[in-house]
Formats: sequence, C-alpha cells, structure tokens
Amino acid sequence: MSARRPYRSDASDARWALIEPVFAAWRASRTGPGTAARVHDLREIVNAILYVNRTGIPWEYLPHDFPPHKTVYDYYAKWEADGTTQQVHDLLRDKTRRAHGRRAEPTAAVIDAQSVKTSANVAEISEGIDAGKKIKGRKRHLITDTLGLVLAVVITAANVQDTTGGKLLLNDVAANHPSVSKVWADGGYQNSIFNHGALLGIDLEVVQRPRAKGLEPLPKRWVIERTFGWLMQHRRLARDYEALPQRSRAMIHWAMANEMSRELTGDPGLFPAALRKPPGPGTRQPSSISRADTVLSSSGATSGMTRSV
DNA sequence: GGAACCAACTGCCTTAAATA
DNA sequence: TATTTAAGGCAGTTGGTTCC
Repeated sequence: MSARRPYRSDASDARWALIEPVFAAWRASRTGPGTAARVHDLREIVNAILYVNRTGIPWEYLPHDFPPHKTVYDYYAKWEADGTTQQVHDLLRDKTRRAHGRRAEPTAAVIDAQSVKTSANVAEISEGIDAGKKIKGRKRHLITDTLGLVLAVVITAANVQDTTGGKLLLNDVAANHPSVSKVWADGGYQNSIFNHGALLGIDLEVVQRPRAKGLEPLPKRWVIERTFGWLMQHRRLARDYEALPQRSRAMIHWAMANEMSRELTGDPGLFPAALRKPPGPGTRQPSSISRADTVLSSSGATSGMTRSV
C-alpha cells in the first residue's frame, strides 16, 4: 500500500488479495528480455481506476497522489483489450456465488436493458435515440444470475431494440455459460428472441405482472433492477462518458468487481445483507432504485432513470 | 442565429529510459 | 540492439457557452 492517505474507493488489503493473482499473472506474462522496470504499483493503478469509476471524475482530474492519468488510462484500456478486466470480474463473480452457496456456473438468469445518456465526447456512430424513452445515448443490455451478478453485457446505441441486444446476450451466455437453461424477461421482448433462445437450448419466460395494486417488485426480475441500481450508484456509470462502447462495458465490470470484492471481504458496499432478499420496506437500497424507477407492478410507472421495459 | 471558443475524452504518435 | 514502459503532445469529435 502506498504512503498516501487512503481514499474510500481504495482496495483494502483483503480485497486486493482476491484479485492480485490475476495481475501478478498478467505482469509475469509481460516480463522477459527487454522489459523495462515498472515505476507504478499495479495496485495503485487499480485504485485510481476504482476512484474514477466510483466518483465519476474525468481522467484528467485524477488526484495527484495517484499515478498520472495518462498512465492509468493506458492500463485501463490495455486491461480491457486483453480481457484482464473481464477475468477479474468473472473470478470475483465465481467466488461470490460460491460464498452464497451456489455453484460457480448458474442455471438460470434474468435479462433486461437500460438506456443512459451519453457525454459530449461520444461519437454519434455509437449512440442513438431510444424511441420509447426519447433518450439520446446508449443502451446497456444485461443478463444476470439470480443473485443479480452480471453474466454478460452488451453495449449498443439506444435506438437498438431490446430484442436485438438480447439475442447478442443469449449468444454470449450460450457460449460462456452453457449451464444456463432458463432466462426470465419482461414483456418488452419480441417473439424472435424466444425462438432464438430455443435454438440455443435456452427457455425464455416472460415474468407476468401481479394483479396486486401498488408498488411491488416483479417476481424474478427485481434482481436485475437492483443490479441497475448498483451500477447507477457508480457515478461514472450514471451517464456514459466513454467514447468507445467496449470501454463502457469495462466500467460496468469494474463497478461490479468493486462491489463483489467488498461483499467477499465484509467491507460495507452497496450489496444488501441478504443478496436474495427482494427490496421492501426497511431494506437499505441505493436511492436510484428506491424511487419510482423500481420495476412496478402498477401501470403507468414512469422512469427518471430511463430503464427500458 | 451563427461564429468562436472552451471543455472533456480518446487515439495516435513520439521520445526517453530501462533491461536482457 | 530490440523491446517494453512511462509519459507528453497534439488532433479529432461533440456539445455547451459566450459574444456579436
């Protein structure tokens, strides 16, 4: 650990110990003849990425006691491109599942999408307008396990239909999580995705809204709405500032890795005490999903968070 | 209303230093 | 000498703001 005063976003010793082997292996794979000595500790690079991810600051505004923002961004891009970020995320997801008495590989999942506004620096070719929400930006297509942990992410322009993004997600899940045979979705998905799922051996089921009046989480699907809530608590994800969609995806992986590592080490984070417990009165939840943005069983619910239903 | 300017992010290029 | 890392500079893009 560095001599600087710690930030709230820093990885504790216990959290760093969880992911350090991945970075040690990454470093080992790049040492050899002609390798120059590294100046910066990789843990400090990780801490800087977590700081940006959690606080939402521009790279250029990174505090001076971190490595230079150019260098941090260089690692951020490098780790995204070579799959290191995903490797860290997947490792922590497996550990979190096991810690909750699950097998590493899930058998059921939940699918949904969320539209977010983009920043000025995002090229028009990678953004669009969500016709339903009248939002110019990007859409995050997510598929999670039944704990709300992310299995796959696809980033598209906001004008891409949920069904189109959903098919890409199913392809990803079929390739990387072949044990998944059941996926719950909302009524917004078109028939073609159900046929696509059937071809991949995945049974898609629409979760019906209960008849009860008032605010009530939808069965099965509240877990993915809670995941969107966790993501929105990371300020870098409250709006999409990344020029490249794959960098946007990496930010989601870092946000989830941050929370999962906290969960595994008992460091207070956004995860509720009981991951499987649906949100209800008295349940501590991120503000972003405790408002009317939550999936509602009542009709006519609006969404300031522009969740896509 | 339109031009000029500014802010933010990222990619690309370059240079210097370190190492086997 | 070749390779890798660190880091600086600059250009491109987009949206916002200011000024005329």
